Amino acid sequence: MRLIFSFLPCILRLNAETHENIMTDTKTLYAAYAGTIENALEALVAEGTLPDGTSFANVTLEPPRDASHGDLATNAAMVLAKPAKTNPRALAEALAAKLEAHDGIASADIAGPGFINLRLDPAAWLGELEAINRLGDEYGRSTMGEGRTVNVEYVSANPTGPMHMGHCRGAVVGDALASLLELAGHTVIREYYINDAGGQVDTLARSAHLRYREALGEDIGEIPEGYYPGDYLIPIGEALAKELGDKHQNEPEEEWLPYFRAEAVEKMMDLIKSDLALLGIHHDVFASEAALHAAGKPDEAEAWLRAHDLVYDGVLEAPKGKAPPEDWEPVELPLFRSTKFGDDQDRPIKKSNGKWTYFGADLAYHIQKAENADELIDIWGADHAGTVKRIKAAVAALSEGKGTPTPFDVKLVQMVQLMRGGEPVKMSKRSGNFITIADMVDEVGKDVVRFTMLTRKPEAQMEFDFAKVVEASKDNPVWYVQYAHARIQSTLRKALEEEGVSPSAANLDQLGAEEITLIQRAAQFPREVEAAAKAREPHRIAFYLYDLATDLNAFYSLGNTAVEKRFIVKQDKGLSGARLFLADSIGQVLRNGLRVLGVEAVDRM
RNA sequence: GCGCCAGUAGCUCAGCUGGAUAGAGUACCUGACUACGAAUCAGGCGGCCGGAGGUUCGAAUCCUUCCUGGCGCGCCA
Repeated sequence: MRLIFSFLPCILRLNAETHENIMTDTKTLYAAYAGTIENALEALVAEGTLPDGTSFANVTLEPPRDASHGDLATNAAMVLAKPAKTNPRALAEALAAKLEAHDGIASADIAGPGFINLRLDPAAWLGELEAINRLGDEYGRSTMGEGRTVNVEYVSANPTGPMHMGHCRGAVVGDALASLLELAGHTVIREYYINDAGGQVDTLARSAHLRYREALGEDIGEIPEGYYPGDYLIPIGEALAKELGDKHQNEPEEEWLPYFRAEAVEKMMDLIKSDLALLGIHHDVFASEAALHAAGKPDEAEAWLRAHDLVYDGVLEAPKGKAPPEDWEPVELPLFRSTKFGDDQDRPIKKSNGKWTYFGADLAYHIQKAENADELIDIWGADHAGTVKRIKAAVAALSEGKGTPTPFDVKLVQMVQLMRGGEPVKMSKRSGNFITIADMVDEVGKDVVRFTMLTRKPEAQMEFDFAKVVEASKDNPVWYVQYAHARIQSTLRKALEEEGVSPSAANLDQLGAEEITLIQRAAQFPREVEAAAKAREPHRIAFYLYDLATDLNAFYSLGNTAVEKRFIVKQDKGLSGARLFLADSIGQVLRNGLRVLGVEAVDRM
């Protein structure tokens, strides 16, 4: 069987006879009805209404745009009319007739160009409410990923200083994406690539040595040009002085450089890890570029590429457009044929001094990652957009050459403009004077930083205004979602303490249309998880949670003018128990969503 | 000159990978608290989805081409 519904590739094995088990099953409601539709379509195939082998890949099951249209809508008739050589409405009638015969389906109406709108028996939605309660933290988990291992590489900041604002968005997006893919049934490796082999780490080592001499009492004066000036190196120098005494103070550079480099990188990584921990981020693997070189991986890759005529020795043309640099000289270098894959220029994998370029090492690194993963995802800053084509080309060529090609996706995150009350915050990395992640978390808190970074799609630029993100209002999504959760918890506490009532599924049949509207939103969570995971867009979960919070608050407010619509109805413990069961379940979904984002669901605020 | 990303309500942004009458927040106007948390809720106003062609039952979404803004364009990382 090929598939099927694009958002639920692997849960659709139900057959019609098991329908009555749907509500007691672990399958969530959308998955169950997607299965029902698929069965109906297969029946049409068996009857000859649809040709054998018809693909259902474009068939969707969604909530209708307008609630008055019903509970669920499918486009099946429109998508399949062409292969069936009929018109959408005729096919819709055949399909609707089959669907209407099912127990849980109250009606199947044809609308517009051929949509089929389904209305479900209320019991179906109440069953979903019980599913949320029963599955708890697991509600929303999907088997979509089929256990495939995905390596998500994110942050990978150079180990030359603390994490600053520029790293923040990629860090949060990468981490949330990793969690999202886990929830969607993948095995995820969170990986960080340490660029500990280039010229920058030599600069770091020299800067650390300078601070070391300073710690030994030397007057180093102003930090000279070409050194990292930041204060964060002072404690590193002090630690090295304490550890080593003065034995490296007056040695020539080649004596101390390798050791200082290794020490400084290690200490910088400790710093970076503690910064990441402030954001709740922990990687599984820290891969060293130096170790990659030591293992000869780039040489292996080069040999393979040369053998397949994908690397040759050639001369690059001077850059076009802007005036070429004055010191431009044509030099013969080993070049990767990235033009064969749509790049505008072939790219050198080695420098004229014989060392590997970043790209030369990076392609070998990706092959290393592919050894332990079925799919690769990189999260990069948009300033590296120009290098996407070459690395994708190289990975495609190399991974295909070594067997099956490894799917590889590069997600670019755009810059964040820091603001304070509408004014841009100036920062200059050169002066060593920049806003660090530690500063940000200290000022507004981890949850605010994380959630805010996820309230725009990553490939669009965004502003982060220190004043706005801590506002306590509906305009601030972090606050609003947490408020909804706190409100639920407060209600549950109050019900128990003052009325002695707890959530109970005993009287769910007392819940009406307004409650079911809320359940319908909650029931979309598993679907949102799969759609977001498929698109690799964790921000969708943030927007979904905001919508769910809106619905919760709307329902809650009904009780302001109508006491009988409150969660706690004083004279009616049965109804109260059912409503609290609903409240508890909405809280559960909010928690599950927030967990993907790495944001805490607070009980009070 | 080339590449990538963006352009949707006055402003900040969604839009479920091609579906029904394009949605939220904000701002502005109107209404709702002897509170299960009003830091909230309900309603109103507001659109040539940057422009122009095309693809098809159907386009904000896909293709072509312009316009505007951001990022990038030796062997840096």
